[in-house]
Amino acid sequence: DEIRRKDVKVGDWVVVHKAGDVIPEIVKVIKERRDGSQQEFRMPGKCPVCGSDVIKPEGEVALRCTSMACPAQQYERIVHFASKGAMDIEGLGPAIVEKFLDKKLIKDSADIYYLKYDDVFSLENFKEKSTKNLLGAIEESKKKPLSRLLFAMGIRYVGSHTAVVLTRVFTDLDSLMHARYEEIEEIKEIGPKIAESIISFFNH
DNA sequence: TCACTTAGAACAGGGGCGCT
DNA sequence: AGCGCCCCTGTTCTAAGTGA
Repeated sequence: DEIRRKDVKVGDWVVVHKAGDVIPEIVKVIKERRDGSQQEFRMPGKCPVCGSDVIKPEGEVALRCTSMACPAQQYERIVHFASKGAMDIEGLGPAIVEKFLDKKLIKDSADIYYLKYDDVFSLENFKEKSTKNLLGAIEESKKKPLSRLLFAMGIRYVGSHTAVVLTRVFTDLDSLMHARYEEIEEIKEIGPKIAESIISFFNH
């Protein structure tokens, strides 16, 4: 919608300014520099990574890949899981997650906790020091409160705040997993959308 | 000691959306 | 309607670790 609003086409020259000191923002298109080769941008009809159908829920803007097995989603789920604010596993960033996936040493976030010394050591550029550091960080992450785990799981609409709200009522993961829709929805700050999202997450 | 890789922090802003 | 949460965006700069 933003692209349409600003009428940006692929191949355009644009004016960019830094919003603040860092984030680039397109201010406007320099239409005088168009030579006719510019193409209209179209959102993809299929997931560019796994080829599955994409859906755009009525009234929403974002397109979403429908495949639960989409490799790009699996990768991002793990990266999010380990990230600061979630389980905060220091040393397990995007590049390392990718290496583990490539070597098939993990396939989901839970597998992180089954990694052996030799698994980590086998990665390129990993020796005693880095291996111990990473395994230590994984061990440390087990001490995180339930709300962090809940946030880390990547349930739609459940960010860090909502995760804390949920753990005020559900003090262990099991009780939330088996909760009925009504029990979740009646919590203050939780509405039908969030409740529905949680229910369907655990039914998968 | 140097070159290289990677993680992570800091940063501003806004669209999108749910809740009250 | 207004508020607050969610989430994404890209560029530096610095720190830590490996390998040579």
